[in-house]
Amino acid sequence: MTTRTDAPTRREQILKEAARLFAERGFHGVGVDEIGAAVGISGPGLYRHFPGKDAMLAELLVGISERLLAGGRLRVTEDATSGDDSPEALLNALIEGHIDFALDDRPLITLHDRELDRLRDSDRKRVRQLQRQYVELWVEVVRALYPLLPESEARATVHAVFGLLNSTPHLGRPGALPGRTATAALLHRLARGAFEAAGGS
Amino acid sequence: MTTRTDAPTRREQILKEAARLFAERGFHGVGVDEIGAAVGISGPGLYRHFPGKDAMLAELLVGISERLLAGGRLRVTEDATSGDDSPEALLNALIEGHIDFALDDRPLITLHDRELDRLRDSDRKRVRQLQRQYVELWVEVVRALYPLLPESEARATVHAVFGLLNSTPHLGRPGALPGRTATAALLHRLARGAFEAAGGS
DNA sequence: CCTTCAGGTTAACGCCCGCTAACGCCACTG
DNA sequence: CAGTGGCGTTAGCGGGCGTTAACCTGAAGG
Repeated sequence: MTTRTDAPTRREQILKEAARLFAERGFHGVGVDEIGAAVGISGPGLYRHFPGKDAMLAELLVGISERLLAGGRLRVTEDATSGDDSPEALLNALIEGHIDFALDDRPLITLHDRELDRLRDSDRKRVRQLQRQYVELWVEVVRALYPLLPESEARATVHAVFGLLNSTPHLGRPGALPGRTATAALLHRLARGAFEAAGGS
Repeated sequence: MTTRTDAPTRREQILKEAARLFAERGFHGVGVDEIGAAVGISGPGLYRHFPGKDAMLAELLVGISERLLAGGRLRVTEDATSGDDSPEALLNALIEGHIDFALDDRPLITLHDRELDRLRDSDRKRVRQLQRQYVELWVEVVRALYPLLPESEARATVHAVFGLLNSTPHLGRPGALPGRTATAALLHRLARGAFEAAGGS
């Protein structure tokens, strides 16, 4: 876990604010002037950091997908080298990692499957490929845990559980749930319950 | 169950194609000329049927929310007047109805929580109110079935299950699953599993 | 038959918005 | 103390798009 303490660079500020705005009002719904204003500079100043508005979206989406996949792979290797390398422990780790991501980066979760088609072909292909690998990683773990579950059903179940875990943006902001840890625990239980229902045929 | 056999009116054609296009490329991503072309007329001809592009989106979103809520209420009354009026049967009916909707109207499902903020304030308030009532309807049934489940957790669970059921647009088009009935059955099992995990504390 | 009107058409306007051009200001660096 | 390059600024262009205007047509109705 490499934590950063230094101040965020201007590029990172821009990406963060752009992610928030894109998630709130859609890619086409926010103008470059708004993004600039959100970081204290004005419109065209953004072009010192990015070749265009599309490039910001591309970097965001590719970045999300890469981080998700990298996180998943990390947990797989961690599990393999740990004392208890059961599929169940691994699935729990995957769920937990995905929940952390969903709770920490809600705007990115929203963007992830909402604005994919605004990308250039090459970028879109890359994102789709990363997403597919991430799904396959889950599918393998699920099938290891529930060997009787057909692959097609396992894949559909994984997609459905992603929909479940990614529902966090819809949980009303204020005090819908006690706290973050309680929300995370609930989501974890729900996801496990869904997998159980799929696999315990 | 009132089934229609007569030909769809022009307004309905427009709404259907607009829903598809909005879902594919986002509200701002499709032009009026495209919508017109999709129904065989050209751009401004749409203004004989709708006061503006926004009005199409508004009618779509309000229509979805109303149909969802009406369907849910119908099943509640059906359950109350049936011989077996158990909460469990009712929850199954709600799930089944929602799945039917999700499988039959994927574009609308996609729009439902994606383009809400493009609406005029009054329309958005109306949609939000309908959504809230629909959620509350589910929450009551869930709490009847799992009395120990706190209300806040029940509500969050309902939202999460909606995310699960609404994941159908992400299940790759061709032959990801055998057929519609198999998909519906799987989603049903997953949803029940999630509720079980939430309520069986 | 003339009228009317629903439902189209094309032309064009006006705005919004992404992007470029041209320029200004420091903070370094030799 | 030049010079240079990173990082902004404002002005303005150009294209896309929602919308309106003006006109057309064919079918219904008295």
